[in-house]
Amino acid sequence: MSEDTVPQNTEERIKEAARKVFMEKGFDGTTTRDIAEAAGINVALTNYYFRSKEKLFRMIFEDAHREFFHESHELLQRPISLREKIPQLIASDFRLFAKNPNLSLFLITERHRHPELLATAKEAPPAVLFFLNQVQEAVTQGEIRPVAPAHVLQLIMANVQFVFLSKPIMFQCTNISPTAYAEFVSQHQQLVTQMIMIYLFDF
Amino acid sequence: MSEDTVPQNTEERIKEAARKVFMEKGFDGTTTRDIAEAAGINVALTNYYFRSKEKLFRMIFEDAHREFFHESHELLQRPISLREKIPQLIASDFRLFAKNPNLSLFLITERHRHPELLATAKEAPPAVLFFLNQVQEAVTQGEIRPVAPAHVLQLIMANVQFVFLSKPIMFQCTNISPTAYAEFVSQHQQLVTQMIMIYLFDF
DNA sequence: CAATGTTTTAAACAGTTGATTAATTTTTTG
DNA sequence: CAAAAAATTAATCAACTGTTTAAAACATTG
Repeated sequence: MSEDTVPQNTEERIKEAARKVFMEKGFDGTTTRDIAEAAGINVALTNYYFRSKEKLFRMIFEDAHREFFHESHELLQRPISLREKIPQLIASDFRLFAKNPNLSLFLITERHRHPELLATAKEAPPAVLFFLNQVQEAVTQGEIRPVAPAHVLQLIMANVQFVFLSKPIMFQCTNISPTAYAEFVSQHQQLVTQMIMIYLFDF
Repeated sequence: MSEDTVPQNTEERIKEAARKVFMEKGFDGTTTRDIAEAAGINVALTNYYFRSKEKLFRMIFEDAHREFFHESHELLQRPISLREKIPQLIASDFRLFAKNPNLSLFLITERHRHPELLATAKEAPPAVLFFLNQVQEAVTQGEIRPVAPAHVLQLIMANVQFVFLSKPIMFQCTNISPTAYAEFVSQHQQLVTQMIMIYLFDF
C-alpha cells in the first residue's frame, strides 16, 4: 500500500496525495489546492483525473473503509476457536492502526460528518455477522460468559482504536515521552487481550 | 448547561448556537453564517460579540474541555478506595457522554486538527495526577494487579467514549434498532465496569 | 515530419468565506 | 423627551473555494 517511493503515474500520485491530506485534515479541512501541492501538480489535474473533489474523496474513503474491513475479513470467519481468534483479531487491528494512525479518526469523523457521501458504509459485512454468530454459539455452548455478541465486537474495537484516538490526550494527562509511549501502546495490547480473554472465559 | 429554553441574551444565544454547530460539524465544516442562522441573528453580530470565528471557537472548545475534566474533577481526587471510585468514574463519564454524544468526537478531532488553537489543552490536570498516584499506590500495596497507572486511565476512557464514537459503525455492523441500541449502551456500561474491576482486583 | 491524441498548464469564473463598514434601530440615561 | 450609547442590520470587501476553459507541451503514430 503506502510505499515511500513516489509513483510516476500521475493518477496514482494524486490519489496518494489526496489520501494523505484527507486523512490528516478531513474533507472539510482539505482544499483541492492542498492536494495538488502535495502531489506536486497543477490544480486542474485533480479534476482532469477525478471529476471532482467529492468523487476523489469518495474513492479515498471507500479505499480506507475496505482496508479497515479487509484486514480482519478472512480472520473473522476462519474456523478456529474464539480462544485463538480474539487475540489474533486484537493483534491484527493493532497492527493495522499502528501502521495507519489516522485511519480510525478518519473513518469515524467522515462517517459522522458526511454520511451522504458514503455509499460503501451501509451494509453489514458478512464476515462480521459470521463472527457475531460464532460468539452467540459460544455463549449457547457455555464456553464464554453469556453476553450479547455485539458487546464483544464493541470491546475489541474500543480497546484497540481508542489507543490511537487518544494519543494526544494521553500525552497531556500523563506527560509521557514519545519513546515511552510506544512501549505503553505495546504493553496495552497485551493488557487488553488478557483482560478481554479473562472476562469472557473465566466466569 | 444546555437548557432547552432559548436565552434572550444575544451573546448567550450566539454562544449556544456556536456550540451546537461546532460540535456537529467541527471548526472547518462550520461557517459564521451557519452560526448566525442557528442563532437567528445577523452574521455581523458574531463578530460584534466575539471578535472572530477563531476566538469564538476557542471559547467553545475551552468550555467543552472544561466540561470534560470538570465532571470527574472532584471524583478523581475523592478519598475513597479504587473499588468504589472506578465504577463511579465510569458511571460519571457514561452520564456525561450520553448527555453530550458529540463531545468525545469533538474534543478528539479538534485537538488533532487544530492543536494551535487550544491553549487550555496543554497541562495535565492535577486531579488526573492524583488518580494516577492512587493507582500506583494500590499497585504497591498489592491491592490491584500490577499495571502502569496510565493503562487504567486508558481503559476507562476507551470503554466509555468509544461507545459513543462508534455508534454509526455499530449500527452498520449489527443492524440494531435505535431502541435496542439504548439498551445495549446501558448494558455495556455494566459489562465494562465488571470487566475492568475483575481484571484489576481478581488476579 | 506532420497530424493527432493525450497530458499539463496558467488564467479565469462564479460562488462562498470571514470580516468590516456605515447606516439604522433600540435602549439607556441625564 | 432628547441626547448618547448600545445593539442590530444590510451591504460590501478582499481572499479563497471548487471547477472550467483555452492554450501549451508532450507523446504517439501513420
